Amino acid sequence: MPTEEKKEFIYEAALSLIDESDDLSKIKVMDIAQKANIGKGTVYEYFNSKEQLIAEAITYMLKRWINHLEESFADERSFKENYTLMLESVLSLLEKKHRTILGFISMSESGSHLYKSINTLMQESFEELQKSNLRFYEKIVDKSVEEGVVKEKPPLFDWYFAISSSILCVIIHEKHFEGDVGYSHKQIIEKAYNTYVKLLS
Amino acid sequence: MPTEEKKEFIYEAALSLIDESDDLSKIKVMDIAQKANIGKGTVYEYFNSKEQLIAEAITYMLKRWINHLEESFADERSFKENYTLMLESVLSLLEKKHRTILGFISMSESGSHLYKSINTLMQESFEELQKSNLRFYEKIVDKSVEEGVVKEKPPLFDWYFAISSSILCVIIHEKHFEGDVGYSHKQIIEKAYNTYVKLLS
Amino acid sequence: MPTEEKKEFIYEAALSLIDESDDLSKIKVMDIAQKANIGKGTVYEYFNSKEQLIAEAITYMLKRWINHLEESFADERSFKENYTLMLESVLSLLEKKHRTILGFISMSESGSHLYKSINTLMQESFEELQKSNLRFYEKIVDKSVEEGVVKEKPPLFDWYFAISSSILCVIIHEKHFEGDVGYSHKQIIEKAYNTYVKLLS
Amino acid sequence: MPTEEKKEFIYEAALSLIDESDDLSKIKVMDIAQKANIGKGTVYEYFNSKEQLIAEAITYMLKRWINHLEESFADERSFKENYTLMLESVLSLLEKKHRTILGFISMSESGSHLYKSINTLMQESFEELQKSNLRFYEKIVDKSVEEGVVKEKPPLFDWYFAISSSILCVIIHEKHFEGDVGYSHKQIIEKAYNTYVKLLS
DNA sequence: AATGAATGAGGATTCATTCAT
DNA sequence: AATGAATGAATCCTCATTCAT
Repeated sequence: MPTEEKKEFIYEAALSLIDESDDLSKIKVMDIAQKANIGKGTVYEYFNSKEQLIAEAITYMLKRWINHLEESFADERSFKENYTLMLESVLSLLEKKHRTILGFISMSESGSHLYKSINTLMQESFEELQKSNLRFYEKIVDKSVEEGVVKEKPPLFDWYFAISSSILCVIIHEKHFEGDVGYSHKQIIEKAYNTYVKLLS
Repeated sequence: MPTEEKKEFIYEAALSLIDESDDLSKIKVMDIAQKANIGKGTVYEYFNSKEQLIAEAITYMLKRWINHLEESFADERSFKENYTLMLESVLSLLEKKHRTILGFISMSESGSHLYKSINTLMQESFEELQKSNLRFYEKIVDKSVEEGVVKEKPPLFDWYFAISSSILCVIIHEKHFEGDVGYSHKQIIEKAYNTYVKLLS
Repeated sequence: MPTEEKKEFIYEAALSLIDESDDLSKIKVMDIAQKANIGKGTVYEYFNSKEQLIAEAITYMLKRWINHLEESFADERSFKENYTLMLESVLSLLEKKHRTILGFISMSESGSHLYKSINTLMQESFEELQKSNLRFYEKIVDKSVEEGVVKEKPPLFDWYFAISSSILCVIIHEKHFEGDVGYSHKQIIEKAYNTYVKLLS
Repeated sequence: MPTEEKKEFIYEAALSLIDESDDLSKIKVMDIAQKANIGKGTVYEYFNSKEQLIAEAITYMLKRWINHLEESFADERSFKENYTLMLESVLSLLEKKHRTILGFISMSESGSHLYKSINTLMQESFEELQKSNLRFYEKIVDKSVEEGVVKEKPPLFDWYFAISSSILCVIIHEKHFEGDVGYSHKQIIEKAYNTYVKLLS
């Protein structure tokens, strides 16, 4: 197995543990090795330290997710279709229990201080990821302006906040209002979409 | 010093470390003891374990904050005044670098899984706190309905989301848009207030 | 037990292992702890690392030996008596199997590079020890000049070498010529003494 | 490359690392392999273990040195010329920073216990080497008797010690008295030569 | 014969917790 | 009640050695 592929293989093992274990600092190198069916020492052939491995694994995951979002955007689809697709993507992450992604995405808002050692290792790629993220958001915004959903392109802060709010809508619903108190899948997506529209008009 | 007072004294030490240290799992019992000017062993006279101490300290902090919010609410003030005051309170926390509070508040949205061991210990009091929080939010909402800012009392999810979004507005601005790209203090509070109004109309 | 006393207690344990084990790098912290009847962790209450402990232990041993030599020197005894006493001291070390001391003493001649990491840690005190050692040697030399055993005080190098040679005489004999090939205890001391006299005349 | 030649090639790599690294126990098999431009696994095609490799490398080096000494001895040269040549050889080793050789030579005096594991592996060849060494020394001694520099052939211990002392003279000077405090190259060789003569008369 | 990826035994170090004073 | 010395379980990481290619 080529090196890069092997690393990705180890990332997957780490990520599944990250999702299971609910406390990054409790993850053991040995657990990762076992999950990946390799020897403990082998991990160190590919990574300098446990923290580096975890930082890289999270970066890998985030990159993949953003790529997925970017690829799913299609100019020939309407703005609303594209926006809805993005929200669906968030929802599917939440349902798949890939809570970690959202933990780290939300970290970029307020909790990013929680794992400084790992954050420090991620910093460079993290900034790049944030840029990708912004680029993608902007593409969506531009589309919405183009179609006249939003009259005039608002300042950066305003559209960034509008999208974040949209996503928060989906997240809160999924986390706290499932079942009888909540809305249907369709309704919540609609509500999140409207959030964007309302906030920018 | 009576027991309860001593515990609070230790909470303060723990909290200041939590704010400084940027990684909960890196905080040592000895650091807390030193900060509080007591012996390491003394900590165990008051708490069963480090994790319990931290869980209690965070609960203590959150309780205090919510109390502060509740106390600052005054029926004789207008809805907008009250709402603005709450947002100011959030802002002052962000400025005071009490990032941890916000980390934990935002944890209640999406990141709460990150410290399961602590969360488990906090669970009971955390649920209680969430209820207090909701009660306070609802009081605000009711006021807004009473004053006609919002036509009709919307469903729980809708107003909870509207307030969360308002707060998110302040948080994002503080974290990413300070300085020349951002709005003035006054403007951002106004924007956050409008978010509430827009989303519920 | 006061801290210093406890440290010395641990030194003794380490030194007995150093003498037994014949390879510094093979000594485990656990072995030292066991020998001293204390917990592994306790060692780290007194020392920052294994290497520091070993460096300090060796320094302690050398210091003690040099002190012993210095104390055994008495101005009212003749030069020859004093010199012989020093040689006896060397011999008794060799017989007690405290080979390590001699290993380290001889390290100062030619092998000092062998344990750089430990040497680095010892450096400061090692230099001090060498000075003590020189001071003691010089006292002896002065005595020999005073008594006319040596006509005129020779240059530093010459007397340092003469004493080293004397000691080498005893060491070589003890190590390789014991038994029927060798000389009696008395004879070898005499020979070593004569070495000093011959080399400085 | 024939097996024996390849082994010697690996010896050279190991020896250069031994000279560089200052701590035998810190040398890694991988370092040796890299230095020799071969694969780590290849080392194990030629040696059973790292320690064996090191033991053999040192033996190889010592053998070569003794051979060098023996070859440089020429019956047609005077005793003093031959003796001086040997001392020069020691000096050149010291200058070339081949301290390891001297470390191991001095180990044969007092420090040999320091690396028992390696010493054990070397034992057989080491004894053989010591015999070669003795043979060479004796040849020199005989020459000195033959020329009348020494009246009568002294007992083994006496001449062995006299030569060792001579060498110690050069070593101490090189290690501690270089520069302004010390003697010139020529002077120190003369002094070392005189040591031999004095001690045996 | 040569390789280097994989391994896991081994050991240093940390730190929450205990307990004798 | 308060302490901090003592503890050892827990875990990261290293590196000699193996073995399939």
